[in-house]
Amino acid sequence: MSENFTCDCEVIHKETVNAVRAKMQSKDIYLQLASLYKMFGDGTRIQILHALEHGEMCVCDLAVLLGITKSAVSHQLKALRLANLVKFRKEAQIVYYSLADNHVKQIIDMGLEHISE
Amino acid sequence: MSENFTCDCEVIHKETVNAVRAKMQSKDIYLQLASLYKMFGDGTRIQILHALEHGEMCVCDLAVLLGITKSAVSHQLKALRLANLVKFRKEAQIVYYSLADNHVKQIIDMGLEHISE
DNA sequence: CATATAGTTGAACGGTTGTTCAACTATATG
DNA sequence: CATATAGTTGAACAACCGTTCAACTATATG
Repeated sequence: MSENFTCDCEVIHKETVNAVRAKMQSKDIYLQLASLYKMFGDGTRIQILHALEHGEMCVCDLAVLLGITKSAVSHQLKALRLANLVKFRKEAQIVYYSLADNHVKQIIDMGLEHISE
Repeated sequence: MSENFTCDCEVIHKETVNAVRAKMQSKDIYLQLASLYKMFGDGTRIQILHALEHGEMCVCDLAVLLGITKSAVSHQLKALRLANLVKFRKEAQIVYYSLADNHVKQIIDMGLEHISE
């Protein structure tokens, strides 16, 4: 992830490299993309996201559904909140979480389609 | 990720939990999904995948393009191979890598769309 | 057959990450 | 106001992960 263009070998296909380089995004964009997909790259988080596709749920519901502690769920929900993938509303002492937008569903569905081949 | 259904709290919305549980996939499916997205969850790997969208490249080309060692590229390509996201062909001592199918492009494009909002 | 280059591999290292635990806040209720 | 429940938080720990390094294989060339 360094900014220089040297490495431990000669350039083999200079034109290919230059052509592709012209079409690449900035390093920052790739880091943002990686951060986004990192959220889907954990069994617990992707279960939470898929569960929330079917309606809003509170932390306890998710803990029961996944068979893990409230604390573990809360930590992962915080990560998902920071990534803008879930939103929440508070009603008395209960916090209801739901998906932030329908990109989440699209991304999960695309993944399901991929692994079913 | 355990198989039991107990946790450290009472069930608050039993009907919601049961309804969502009926729509959930198996644990194994979520682990497969997570493994897939883990491949996109690293800055180097997603750069490799995005680069290969624009044509096949050899290990040296990718190393020059990203400014990292052949070894680092090769290790990541191995992970991408095991995940069936890239394929390769060998010509003399040069190995050309390319995307295994167009799901990769679809997934990256969806991510780019998401972060541009 | 010696040398150079493309690529792979495994071990090692440090940095990251997910869960647990205990302590905490906030709200409701008797 | 004491107690119970929902949820959050930070520290700690173990497991995982990405890069580097050195050694290796394979192919081409003089």
